[in-house]
Amino acid sequence: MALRLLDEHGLPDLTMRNLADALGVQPSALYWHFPNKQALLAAVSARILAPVSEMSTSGTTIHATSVHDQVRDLGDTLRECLLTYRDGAELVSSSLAFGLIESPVHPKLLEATKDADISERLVRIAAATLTHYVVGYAFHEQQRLQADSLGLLPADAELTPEAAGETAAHTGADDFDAGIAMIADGFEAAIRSSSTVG
Amino acid sequence: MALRLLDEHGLPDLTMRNLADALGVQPSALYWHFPNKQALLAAVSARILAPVSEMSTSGTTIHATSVHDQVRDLGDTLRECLLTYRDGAELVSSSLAFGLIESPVHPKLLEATKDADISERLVRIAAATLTHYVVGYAFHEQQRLQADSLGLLPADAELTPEAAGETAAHTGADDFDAGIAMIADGFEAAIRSSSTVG
DNA sequence: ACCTGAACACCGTTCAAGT
DNA sequence: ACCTGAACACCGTTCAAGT
Repeated sequence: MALRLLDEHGLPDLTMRNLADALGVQPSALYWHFPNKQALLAAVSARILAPVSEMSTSGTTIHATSVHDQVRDLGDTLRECLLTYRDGAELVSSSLAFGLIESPVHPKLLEATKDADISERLVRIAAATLTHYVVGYAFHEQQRLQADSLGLLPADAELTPEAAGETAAHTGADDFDAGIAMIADGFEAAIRSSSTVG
Repeated sequence: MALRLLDEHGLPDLTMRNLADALGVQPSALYWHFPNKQALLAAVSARILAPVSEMSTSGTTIHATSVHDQVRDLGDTLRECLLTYRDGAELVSSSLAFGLIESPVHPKLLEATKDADISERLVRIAAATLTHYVVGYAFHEQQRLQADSLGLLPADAELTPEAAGETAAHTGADDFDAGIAMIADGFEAAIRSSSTVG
């Protein structure tokens, strides 16, 4: 029900009182099921991220996909999850930051790279970099999308007034992919230099 | 005054009412100076990020530092700013996401790379990647630091119970640097492949 | 085990009115 | 130009009491 309220009315309207109303119950009733609002929001965040946790880990298949592709798949799926529900990126961002949930990217990247000889530390760092990038990007992106859909012009567009030809629609998903590719390349470079040294 | 309240009592206590009290004024008085609370918080965020905007751009000096070092300097300085004030990372994260301020990393990285022959698109993507990574990392980090200082054990530590020897203090600033290095390497790889093609 | 009723201690924001 | 006073419409959370 919280997930439904979130998507229909947004995070600011996802209050304990509104949720209780939608469930036909008193607000205090929610506190038998959750210790506080943050815990409830963390549970909602986990649901939003479930598709990432349930991704098929292609690490053990016959034709092993490249590390680059694994990283890209993880990043794309994570971004999709965050954009599926209104304010999803904002909600997950804060749940992650407050340590109320773990990023599913880390265990997934461990699985996907367990055949290769890569230090766990490197995987942990790549997972953190990827998670922070995707969540931050999607948060910002979702905000712009929602501002657009309300007819407001995004504040970002006004800052380069002379670049009128490239304002709209081009600064979108391509940039996201390029950022993912940069992280994947950096990961591979780190793998190379560590296996060279070790 | 808002900056002082933030650092002394944290973001949840930085309310219009508390700020008005600290200024010896009625809450409604603040609405003559700022249209709403978000605008006020955006102004505070800009102050927190000021040291990044005021960094000396070493791009025009005689001995040009490497792109790798430029990225590292920017990332380190940004992280320092965010950790300087209590809840600084959280505040800046939301101001950035809502488009109420711009990341100072983008213009700085443009300055620093303007002598080299690097496409503006690549610089924009590297700046976005770096910003999202550093802000997300610092947000999470600051939360853990503050939980620690309150005597609470961070939730993250309990998830790998067998890894008792590596729990504390090692998963810290080194990992941050390694993430920055990964982004810098990915940036350089992208520069190489674009100048090869172009 | 699960929920109600009522209260406590707050919020951001508006707006007529003052000086 | 800058602020007060008072109100409006909300919040999250607690806790005795019910069934």
